[in-house]
This record gives sequence, C-alpha cells and structure tokens, in this order.
Amino acid sequence: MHDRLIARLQSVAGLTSDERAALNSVPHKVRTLGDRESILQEGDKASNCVALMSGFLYRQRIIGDRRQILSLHVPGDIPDLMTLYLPTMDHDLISVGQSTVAVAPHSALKSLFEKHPSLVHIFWRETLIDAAIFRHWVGNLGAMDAFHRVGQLFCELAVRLEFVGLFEKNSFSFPLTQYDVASVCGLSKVHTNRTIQVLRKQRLLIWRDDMVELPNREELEAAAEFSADYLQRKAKSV
Amino acid sequence: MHDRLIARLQSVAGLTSDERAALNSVPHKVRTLGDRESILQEGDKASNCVALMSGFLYRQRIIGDRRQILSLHVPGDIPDLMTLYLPTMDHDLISVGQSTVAVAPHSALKSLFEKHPSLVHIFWRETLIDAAIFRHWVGNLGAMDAFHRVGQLFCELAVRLEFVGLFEKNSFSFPLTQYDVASVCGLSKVHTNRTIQVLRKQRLLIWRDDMVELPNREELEAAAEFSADYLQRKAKSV
DNA sequence: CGACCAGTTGACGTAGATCAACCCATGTGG
DNA sequence: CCACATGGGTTGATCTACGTCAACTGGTCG
Repeated sequence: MHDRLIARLQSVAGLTSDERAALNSVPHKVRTLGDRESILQEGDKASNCVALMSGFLYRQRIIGDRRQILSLHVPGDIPDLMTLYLPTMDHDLISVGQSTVAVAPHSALKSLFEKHPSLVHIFWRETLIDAAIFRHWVGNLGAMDAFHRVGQLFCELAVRLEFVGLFEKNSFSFPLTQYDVASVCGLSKVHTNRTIQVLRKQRLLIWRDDMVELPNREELEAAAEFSADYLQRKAKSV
Repeated sequence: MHDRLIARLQSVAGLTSDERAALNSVPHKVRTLGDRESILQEGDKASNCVALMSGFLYRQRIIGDRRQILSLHVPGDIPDLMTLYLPTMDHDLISVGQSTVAVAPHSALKSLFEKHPSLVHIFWRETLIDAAIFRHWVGNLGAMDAFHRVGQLFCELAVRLEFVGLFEKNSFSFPLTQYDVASVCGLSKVHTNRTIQVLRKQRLLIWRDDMVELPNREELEAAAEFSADYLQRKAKSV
C-alpha cells in the first residue's frame, strides 16, 4: 500500500514496525487514471479498494438534472474503503486531472486484518473521519450561504492536504474547475464564479490555472467560520 | 445491550448464538430521557456509547444563528458509536419526546471486540451505513428542492423504522415538530409548513399530533424520487 | 385566566438560479 | 497556418424558490 497512506496512519494512530511492514506487503497494483476517468459507478460491486497516491478523486451522484459532488479526496484517502462491507456502490468514483491509485483486493485487506487485528481499528477510524466530513457538509449545505460554503471547502482542503504534506507555501495543486466547486457546494456555476470573485477581492484566495494559494489562511478561516476540529487533527501531535 | 439492536444486527449480519450471548451480557445501564434532554454536547469527551431503545434522538450543530439537525436516530441505532475512536464530540446529541437508551462503557465494548473479533466488522458496518445516510443527505441538501427533501425524509424514516418493527399500518410515532423537520431539511419552518401542506393535499402524508401515516407509500417514494438502496436493506433477505 | 408554543397564513424581500451573451485559450482538422 | 469548435471563465438581466416578518389560531398548562 502506498507510502502516503502509511505515513498518514503512522502520524494519526502510530504504527508498530510490524504493522508497517504488514501494510507495506499488502499485494496491490498501481493504476494511472486520466482526467474524468471513472473508477466505480453507482450500482457496481467492488472487490477491490483503492488508495489514492497522487491527484484527486471525487464521489458524485446524479440527482435529477444535476450532478452533486459528495466529497473530494486527497492522496492518502481510501474513498471506497466502505465497499469492504457495503459492496454495492451508491455513487460514482471519478478521477480529476491525472492521478494514480494503489488497488488492493478485498481479500488481501481481510487477511491483513486477520493477522493484525489492531489495524482494523485504525482503518475503522479512517471511515469514521470520512463520516465526520460528510456530517460536517450536511451542516454546511443545510445552514450556510454560498460565501461560507466555498470558503469552508478551501479551508478543509488546506488542512487535509497539509496533513499529507501537499500544502506548501500556502499553495496546492487543484485541477478542478469552478463548475466542480459549484457541484461540491450545491451552487450554480455562475454564482460560484461570483463568490470566488469576492474571495479574490478580499485577498483570501488566489486561483490561477491548476494552482490555489491561500495568502491569508487565518483570515480565510475566520471569514468562513471554519474550525478544523471535525477533521480530528489533534492526532498529529501524537 | 438492547434487544432492538441485537435483533437488527441479527437480521442484517446474522449472529452466532455465541455472539448473541456476548452482546446480551455487555454491562450497561438503562437511562430514561425527557423531551429535548441532551445526552452529549459539542466538545464533550465520551466514555460510553448509547444504544437507543425507544423514542428518537437527533444530532445537531449550531451554525451561526441557525440550528442544523445532522441526523435523526431510531431505536436500534448507536448514534455515538464513533466516540469509541473519535472521543471528542463535534455536535450535540439530544432526545426528542420520551426515550430510553442503554448506556455501555467504551471499555466494555472494547473487551467485547477483543473476545469476539467478528463483532468488530458488524459494528464497523453499522458506522458505514450511518456514513451512507450522511452522504445521501449531502446529495439531498445540495441538489434537491424543498418538496423532495421533506418527502425523502419521511421515506427514509419509514424504511428505517420498518427495519426495527416500528412502522405498522403505514404509520409511526413521530414526536418531532415541523420546526425540527425544517432543521433537518435546511429549510425555514414557514416554508416547511407549506411543503407539508402540499404533501397533505396530494394525500401522501397524514401527520396529526405525534403520529405520521404514509397512506400511499409507493406514490410518495415516486414523488420524492426516493430509492432505499443506500440504506442497504437487501441484507434483510439474509 | 393569561402565557406559551406549534401551526398556519399573507405580504414582502433576497440569495441564488437561470438565461444569454461574450472572451479567451487550447486543440483539431483541412 | 488558418478556420473553427470546444470548454472554462466572466458578465448582465431577469426570474423564482425560499426566507423573513408579522399577525392570528387553537391547544395546553400552570
């Protein structure tokens, strides 16, 4: 399994060298994905899990004539870990930009868990944080306006990317379009564009081509009323 | 632990008599809760989990001057199961109407898992379904209008209550207010009221006092474009 | 008896959707 | 090497679903 994932689990939960070795030796294949390439579709039955190594993935559902992006995923995430126990996908999983994933069969993970029961809790915890993020977005979408939603999105990404070492000099690579951001935030692309312009005018966001910079992160977090508690980052201090 | 939970796990996952006995013997206390009584608040560190035995609970977050209900919980749910691994609450947990819960210490659950590793997967799966429900509501809140959101809510409750034997003659006890429904659906109470009136006029919903009846469930599910796939009910046929 | 709360209704205000151009960079085929 | 198509981004005009405000009803409770 990939280093980025192992490093994250290491810093979040602390791994014994034994566990680390076991994770390293999980059989897997590396797969490269092109822009907008689909990994899994609604209704598919998965028999593998994918750990994102580089790039971005998102999950989406088509609802009526709309596309809703349910979540964005950064390297180190295993966005289909739930297929271990809920094999039928209730949404699509898609790559944005060029990305690479490590694909490991369910059987390999299950035997990993048998040999190292302590790892079960570590992976379970990963799915709990995933759930906490969804829960947070239920709040965002139900109770916040456009400005706060878009602001929260960039704040959250900064924290999650920082956690895997991909947020440097207040910047990160971001191959999504404004329309993608709109689909995350439950907004139209026109209104999303205007909201981003407000963030730009307030010097809270610089977004050109595929790079996003947050020149004044604290101010952005304050403006968006963002708190990273739900991402459970305190584990970093372990 | 409570029968309602055990019965659900039984039908969902299938339990050996050994596992069932172990679940039955988990030490716990029964606690009765009044209307709007709080169990846990944002920031609390939990050292117990509660399994809902009767009544309703909801999770909420205060966002600005608004209250967002993140999820509703029916008997058989363990809405704070995640505190096993994420001890700090990022939201409040509150009772509606009179309800009873079984309170079991984390330590008891952890030793249960040690003695019966197979139960870990069953409980993990429970948290995955919890996450699937949040994910679904991200879609609902991001992409559906008021009519669909409110309709989806009643459809979902019917399925979840049916699963634990609390949906009979197309009816269930429902001690929430219209304002509560508004807080689930991310709507104002005035607009929620008007939306409910539309459902009533279309003979899809009868709601008087604390009882809800869905006289034409299929039609309601069609109108709300509801599909129960995400609740993973197929396990019922096991 | 008044206080309070859920529900209901009407009038009005607004955030954000929709529609329709237009710009610009990139890519493609003749 | 140009002609044109395509897809992001941007802008302005208009529309609408929903929020807000305010008033009134009818139960319930002390």
